[in-house]
Amino acid sequence: MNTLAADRAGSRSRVGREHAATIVRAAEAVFARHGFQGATMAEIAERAGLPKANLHYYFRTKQAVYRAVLDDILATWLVGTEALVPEADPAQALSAYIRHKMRLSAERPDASRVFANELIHGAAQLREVLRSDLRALVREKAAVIDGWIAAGRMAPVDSTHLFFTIWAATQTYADFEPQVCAVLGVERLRARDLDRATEHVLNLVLRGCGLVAHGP
Amino acid sequence: MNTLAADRAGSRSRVGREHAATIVRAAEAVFARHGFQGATMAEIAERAGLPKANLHYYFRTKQAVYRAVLDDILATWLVGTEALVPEADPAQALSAYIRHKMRLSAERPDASRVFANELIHGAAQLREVLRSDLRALVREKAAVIDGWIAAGRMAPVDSTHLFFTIWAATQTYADFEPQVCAVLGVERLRARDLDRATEHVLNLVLRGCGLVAHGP
DNA sequence: GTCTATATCTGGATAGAC
DNA sequence: GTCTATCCAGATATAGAC
Repeated sequence: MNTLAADRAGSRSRVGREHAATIVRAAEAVFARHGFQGATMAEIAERAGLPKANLHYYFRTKQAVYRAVLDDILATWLVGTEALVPEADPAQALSAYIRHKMRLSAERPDASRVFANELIHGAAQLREVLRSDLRALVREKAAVIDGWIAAGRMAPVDSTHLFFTIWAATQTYADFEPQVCAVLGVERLRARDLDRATEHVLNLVLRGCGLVAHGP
Repeated sequence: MNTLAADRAGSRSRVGREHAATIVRAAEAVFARHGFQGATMAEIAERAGLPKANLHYYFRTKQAVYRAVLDDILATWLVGTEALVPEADPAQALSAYIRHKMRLSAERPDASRVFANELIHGAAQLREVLRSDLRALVREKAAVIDGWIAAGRMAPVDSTHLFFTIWAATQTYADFEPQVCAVLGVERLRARDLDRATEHVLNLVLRGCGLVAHGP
């Protein structure tokens, strides 16, 4: 994990690693709520149940905490495409991937928000890893989809842009939750709302890829 | 417009209104780049070509500048659904709406980013207007789509969630541009990239709604 | 209406006792 | 390793001359 967060957090005793992990979890919530500049070390410390100066023992700067949070999120974000292999059934593979992404939005909305926030403001910290790791991943998996299209197993769609659409359609339920809630007229998204959202995205994307019964 | 920004900016001489507008334009760019807390009055002033104290003459606080920016964006965001009327052709109407949204992402990316940033961090300023105006708008237009579905003119999709997907799929090219660029391997999105994006979103959504030739 | 100079405050970071 | 007290930079906001 620690390509970015090369702080004290790495080489540490058991309790030390636990404290560092506690700080990162607390920081994720605070960065999600307020952004990088809006987040304060005091609030992170309070949420972590540690005195403020203690944070500066584990992470020298606020930047270092932020990088550790992004690092932790990236490790989660760059997995989940295992189903997308040439020999798989396109409908099943894409369904599995979409469900996986929706589950992430449901279970780690703060992670999604921190990631989104970083992208919106220029991705200064992530630019390089996106250009290397994410680009390589998408190229590989887009090739799989192109293979399915060439074999006539699904409709012709732009395989690379399909990833952008799937990411956007699923993460919108985490990133822009207040908008979704406002339109749906609910206080917060519940499991049933997210189930309905999952069914919708699956239906639209699979049909969009020519992978479900034709309509109307 | 000015339900939120009831500052000096409203009741003003010609040059006064022009200065206020200049400040709002500059502020949009700065808030888009740095978020609310990260934006500084000094940078907004510099970009507007005005001394810092002048900003405080037109807008008493940074909050007031921010609200004026959001206000301006909302006026743009809540229009564009005119094509979605019962008597229209579903494919043409949805195409027009998607193209409109893609054009906004291309032409006002900073507006999209400020809006997205506000949503990500809880929509404290926008909550009420989303619950009233946006909700009403979507209810009305979702009913139009439901009518088309009931008439067998398009495939059964969740009309409300369809809006979430269209917003997400189009705005991702503004909000998350660094991610798109990284994956595509380009420095920044050009007209041809956005044309391709538009074709992709149109193709996927229209096919997803059962509105284009069946495939594969 | 415009702008310089400045008051005031917040918050990241550290010194140094324990 | 932990924590209190404190330093100091940076940013909002204002006072007051022009």
